[in-house]
Amino acid sequence: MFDDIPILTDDDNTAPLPSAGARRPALSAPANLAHSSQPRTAPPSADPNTFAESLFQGLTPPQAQAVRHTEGPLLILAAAGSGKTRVITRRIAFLVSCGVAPWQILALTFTNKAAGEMRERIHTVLGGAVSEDGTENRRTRGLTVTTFHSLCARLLRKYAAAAGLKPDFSIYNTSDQLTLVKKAIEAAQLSTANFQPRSVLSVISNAKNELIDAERFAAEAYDFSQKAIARVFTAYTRKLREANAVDFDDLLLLIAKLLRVNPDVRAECQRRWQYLMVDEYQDTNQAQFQIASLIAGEPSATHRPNICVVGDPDQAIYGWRGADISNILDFEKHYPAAATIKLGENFRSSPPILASADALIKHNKNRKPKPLFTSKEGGEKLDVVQCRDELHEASLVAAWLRKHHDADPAEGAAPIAWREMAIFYRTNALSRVLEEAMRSANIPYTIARGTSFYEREEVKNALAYLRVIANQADSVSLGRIINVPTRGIGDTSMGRVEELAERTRSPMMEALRNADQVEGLSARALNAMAKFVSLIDAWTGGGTFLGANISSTLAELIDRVLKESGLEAMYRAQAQTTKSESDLERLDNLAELISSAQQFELEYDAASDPASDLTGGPPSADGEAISKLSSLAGPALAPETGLAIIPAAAGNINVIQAPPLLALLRGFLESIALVADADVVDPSQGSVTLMTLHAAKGLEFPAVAIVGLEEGLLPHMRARESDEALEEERRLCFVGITRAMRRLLLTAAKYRTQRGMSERTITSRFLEELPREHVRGSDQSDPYADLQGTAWGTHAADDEANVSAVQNISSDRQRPIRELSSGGASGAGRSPFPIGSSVRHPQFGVGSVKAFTAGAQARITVEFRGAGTKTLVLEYARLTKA
DNA sequence: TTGCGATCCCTTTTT
DNA sequence: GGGATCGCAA
Repeated sequence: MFDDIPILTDDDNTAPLPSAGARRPALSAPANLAHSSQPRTAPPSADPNTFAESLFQGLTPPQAQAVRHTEGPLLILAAAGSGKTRVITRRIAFLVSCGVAPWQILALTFTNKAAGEMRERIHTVLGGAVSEDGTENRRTRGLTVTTFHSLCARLLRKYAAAAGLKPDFSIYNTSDQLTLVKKAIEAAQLSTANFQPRSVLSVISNAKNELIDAERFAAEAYDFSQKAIARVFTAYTRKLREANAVDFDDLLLLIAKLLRVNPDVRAECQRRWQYLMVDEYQDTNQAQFQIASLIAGEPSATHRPNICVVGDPDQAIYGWRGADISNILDFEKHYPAAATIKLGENFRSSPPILASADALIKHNKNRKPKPLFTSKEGGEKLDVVQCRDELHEASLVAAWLRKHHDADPAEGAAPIAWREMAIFYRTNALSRVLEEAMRSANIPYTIARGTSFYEREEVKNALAYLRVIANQADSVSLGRIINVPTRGIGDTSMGRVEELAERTRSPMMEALRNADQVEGLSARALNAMAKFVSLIDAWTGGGTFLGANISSTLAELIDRVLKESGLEAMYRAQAQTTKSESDLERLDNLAELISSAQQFELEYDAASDPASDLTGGPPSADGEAISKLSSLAGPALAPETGLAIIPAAAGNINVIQAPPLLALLRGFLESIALVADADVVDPSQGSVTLMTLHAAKGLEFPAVAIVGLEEGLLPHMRARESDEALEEERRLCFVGITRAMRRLLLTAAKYRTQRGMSERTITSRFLEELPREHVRGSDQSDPYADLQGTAWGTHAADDEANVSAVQNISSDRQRPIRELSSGGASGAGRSPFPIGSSVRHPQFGVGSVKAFTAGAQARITVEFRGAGTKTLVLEYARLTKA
């Protein structure tokens, strides 16, 4: 039931990272003097040579070569499973051991999860090297490992003014975008019937990915439809700016633009980051390409950019969102001095799996031939099964997983833990049936859907309140909650206020404040609006976030908002009347939101705050001390905004610093806006992972099942129009197959029910493309076969397998969660969980209790298996006995 | 203004 | 099958 609640990942904010000591204006930038052309000083390690040597242990010659190549452009073509992450990690460690300051290194990944893992691994490698004086932390200090989107969000906060934004801008997700596009279509006096918001949005998004803004789009529009969309684009952009908001594409677009047109910003970034690494380079789009090249600097006689890109053209699966495979194919053209290293040997998959993947990908015509090889031997054939329908398919997958989980070592088959297994599918819609099958087979599972928690109505509403608090111009969020719970401000009244806002070109919140100027508003509505405004003002201290009445922690703030807005009461009343499980869950989810804010706050490092000086020099010694200042000791405030304006370290760029609570709130909202599905994958959970093929990129599992190998699904219907799209589908399938280490199951269903209709399917061409000798096929689609048993392997060629789908024996099956949850703040004098006892947390899994502090905000310290040691506030932690 | 029921639409992948 | 939207009654 709680499986799909995501983990608020170890976001960048939690890392000891871009801490440039920017809480104080560093008036000079001494660090900038350090330049790559200068000779390196000795590494800080006691025995640098031994340490540096240790970094090459266990590497193949090409891997070692890639690690050793530190200066000048480098292209690493890393085939699937070729030890790419290892190379990147070691290479960064090697750079540091060569004396490069960590803060001069920038590594860009695709997901927060990947960034977090890489950071951890670098930390492990480097941390182990120094032992004497406890300085290990300092060795990764200032290192920037993050995603393109996070980096851009931070840079945009810092350079907001230069980009024409206020630093408290909101980041709009797809549903916010849709709301705004609808309004833009209306504003352009078009009909949403002729111009579907979704498709208009995708046109706009594609344009932005290619760095085409509204202005240029309008200039280049040639026919009626293009011109109409151009008008929508213009209106949409205007509305975004009026809401002081950016969408995902803007994060990249605006930074790319800024880097191009603003020499100060560009110079600052170039000075700060002398070494740039980009992972998954085959999936970068035009905007990302520009950002990377601009930070690296153009190659010239005097400048050899230290840019290292890693990727694999065969794993390019994001063409549909603007990724441009020619970025990686043309790298050597763009950087003529580039060295290229090919990592071809696969260390992950068994020979049959690898050979199958290789055979499949060879069917792509538009592809450079590339060897894919392993020195491994043996291995099991792939299982390929034709099922009756999706229900049969799901239970068969469950049985297959169970079989491998319960395998008997005595019979020569090593058992595989749940967490070492995954199920992939092409579309999210397929997950439901699988989920049900996992439940009835008592197999613990997790769905990798990072955003699902934040997409629930109650959480969305709570977040909308927070976004209005952080950014009062955020009209989309305001529109969402102005009448939730109902306070008598209906569409008619809001329409009138909107008119005023439109007419005066002022933010909605401003118009609300001036609602008495609006004609035709009922006294009731007017009164309600005034009350609403004063609510917001009370929470924000009139926008200053300072003063005695202002909450001092994020969790307190959210708690207060939930109570005073009436949101919590609304859901409680609802739960009481309906008594339905789903309504009870809403309250839990709100508590969970507070809990995740709590967690965020505990792990928050103010020194890595978005508003801090990302591009400045080395971290200052007092960075940490400053970050602990209380909320009352903030810097002097600018009268209007409550924001302090501080001159930047270098250049003429103003850095605006927010009061701590506001900064925290921003960081929290930002981390939520940028979560990815793959961020949720957590091996410590001890459960099977269900996810889309796209989300599977970069991961590996000993046992993998891929379902729905049918024409129209994989390859997807929408991809059949062009060869290009079809080849991308094949790559997607290739990515899925190459995630598997030892066991792989591919299934198709003869009949599949979609949107209520059962239809006959055709098996995927991709299955035909697999080499027979590596496949153990079986057709179990006979409708007269034993309907109940779905016994895996009864029809299969080998008899080794014969496991019933519905076994109830399981050592680590899921337990009901809502057993204990300790009665809130009261009764927190004693821990309900004795020290040393074992507890379970919905996000972090199982751990053992290490410490307990009593009090109103009783805290409990738990050492989680895999998730590390965390201190949680008991009231919110939702711990249960494990 | 609100809340409910009927109807329509839609179906990929995601930072 | 299910979510969003629309229309109608209170």
